[in-house]
Amino acid sequence: MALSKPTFLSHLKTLTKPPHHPSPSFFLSCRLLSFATPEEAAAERRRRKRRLRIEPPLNSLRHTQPQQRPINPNPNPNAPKLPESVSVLTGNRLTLHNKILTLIRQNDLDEAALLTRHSIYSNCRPTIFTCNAVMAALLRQSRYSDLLSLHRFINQAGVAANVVTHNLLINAYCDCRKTDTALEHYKQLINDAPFNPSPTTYRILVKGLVDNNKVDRAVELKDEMLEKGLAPDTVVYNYLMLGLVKKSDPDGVLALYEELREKLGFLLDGMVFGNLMKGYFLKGMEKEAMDCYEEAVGENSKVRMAAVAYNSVLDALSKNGKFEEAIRLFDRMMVEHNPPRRLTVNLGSFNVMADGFFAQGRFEEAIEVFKKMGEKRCSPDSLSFNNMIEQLCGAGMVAEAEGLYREMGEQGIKPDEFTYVLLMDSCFAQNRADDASGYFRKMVESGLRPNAVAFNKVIDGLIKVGNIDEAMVFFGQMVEKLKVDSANYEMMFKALGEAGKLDELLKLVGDMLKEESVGLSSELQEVAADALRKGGREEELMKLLEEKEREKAEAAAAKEAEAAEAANASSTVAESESINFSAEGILAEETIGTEAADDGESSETADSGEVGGGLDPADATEEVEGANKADADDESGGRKEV
DNA sequence: TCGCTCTACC
Repeated sequence: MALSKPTFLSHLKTLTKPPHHPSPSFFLSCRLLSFATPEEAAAERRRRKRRLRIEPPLNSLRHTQPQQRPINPNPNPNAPKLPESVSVLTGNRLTLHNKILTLIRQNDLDEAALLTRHSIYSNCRPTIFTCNAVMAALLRQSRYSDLLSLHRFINQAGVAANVVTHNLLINAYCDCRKTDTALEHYKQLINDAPFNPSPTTYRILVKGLVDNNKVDRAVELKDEMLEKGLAPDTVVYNYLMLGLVKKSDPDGVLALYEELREKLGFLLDGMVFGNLMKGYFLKGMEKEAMDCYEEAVGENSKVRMAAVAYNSVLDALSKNGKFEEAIRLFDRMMVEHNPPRRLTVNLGSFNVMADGFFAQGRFEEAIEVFKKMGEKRCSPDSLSFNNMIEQLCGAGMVAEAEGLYREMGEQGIKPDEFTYVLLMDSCFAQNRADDASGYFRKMVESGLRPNAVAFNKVIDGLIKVGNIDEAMVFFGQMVEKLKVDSANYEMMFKALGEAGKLDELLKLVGDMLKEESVGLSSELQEVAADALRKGGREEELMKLLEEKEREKAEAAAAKEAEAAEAANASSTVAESESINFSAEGILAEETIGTEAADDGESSETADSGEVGGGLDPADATEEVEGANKADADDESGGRKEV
């Protein structure tokens, strides 16, 4: 049973300082208890904001030792500026804020970002809240480089970042699997920012670390959070337990649960029960797992279970031989669901149940439960569709999967790289290579950006059915759009050799020598030579290489001549020396040059005393721009933004 | 009245 609102608030008031000086623990408690409905949560957020408006919120957000950073009477111009408080969100600036929010809602992020930038130097500066809203929207769409570039812009324009800004950046780094950069940013936040990290900072970082299989570091971070005097956070503990479940460390799961329980006493929030059950199931302690189940959802349970918490329990049941119980619980959730007061199912509930039915081989019921989403005003997102398509493809029901793909189009849900790669894989598996490459083309046409894994799949699949010509076309696109390595070339060399397409092979070697982005290593040269030898055309490779050498020498000579001329003209020895680099050096030189330029830029930013000098992530921009959330280990393709 | 980050599953 949820506490009624007045009781809840008055209870909190007795526990905390008067509302004029809301203590950190006040805010934390709110978070911990969470709310029965989004409306209730929104109402509380509004109340909180009104309170914050009476007084600058910054002091109240500083959880520890405020005396550590006294207000300096002679402020150093290089010191980071304090962010503005919500109270500035009035008048023109509020109008601008709302205008930009409208653009975001209309999904016109380019316009929103542009308006934000243009307003910076107008008489109506956007507030940090407006900038955060735009950056958050960019983050949601995985437009990381746009996010970083907007941040750099407002940073240089002197809009002081607040903790939410930092959380957004840390989140972006985590999403790009750059957890080290995220941790670096967190460290700089601790050292340099005029405020402390918030509980959300820890939630983002812990989730990012867990998602990237760095549970140990995540546990350390949780301890840091506690050391800073922040309240133990159920969400953080839940992420950690999830990570330990994935690592098959049930003892760790149970220990974390015990720790949380010890710190909080009674667990009002049922968030962790699913993972706790999984911990017991991992240990083979089914009875204990079901005792937890009873504790969480039993008749007299006082534990508050929202949709997410229920879903996690559903998952624990269905993955551990208790699917019939999961069905019973799901039915109950459907009955209890009573929006807007009580939300006990969401789209995830249907996804978990569909997965459960699939695991049982009950395909019709899986599809049926998926379609039931609409009944509760849940609509599947691309993740839900992908999940279904994956399951259907896995069960060999490719026609049904393709039906769902068409339905996505009808419902205006955009398929992503993952969708296309799934369909492509399945078509190849069914000897429908043309359809497979058709899906690949559709992916590119719809503006998605296949990653190396996706390219390799389509190329490999086409080679296997002997469609070398089309494979070459895609290989050409891949060279153009992505960094290819010698392994990619090796695959192509071998395929062309096996198909006897030696002209194409020689052309590829020629292109490769021209591009120079991937060196023709001796191993690679051997692969090419091997293939050509079978056709008795090895000499042609030698000729090609010799020709290249000659060209190189000619180019070097020409350069030297030019250099000599230049040297004569200006009579400086140094100049002629600096130009006397051979072609081989150019690539390395360029790399160093780029790095140097970046360094120069970021130190410039720090020197000019811009806000959050040391926190400027500009130096990491390149890295994240090149980062591909999906590149690392799945095939959903990346969104390298332009 | 509304207005910023995080809360299951590829």
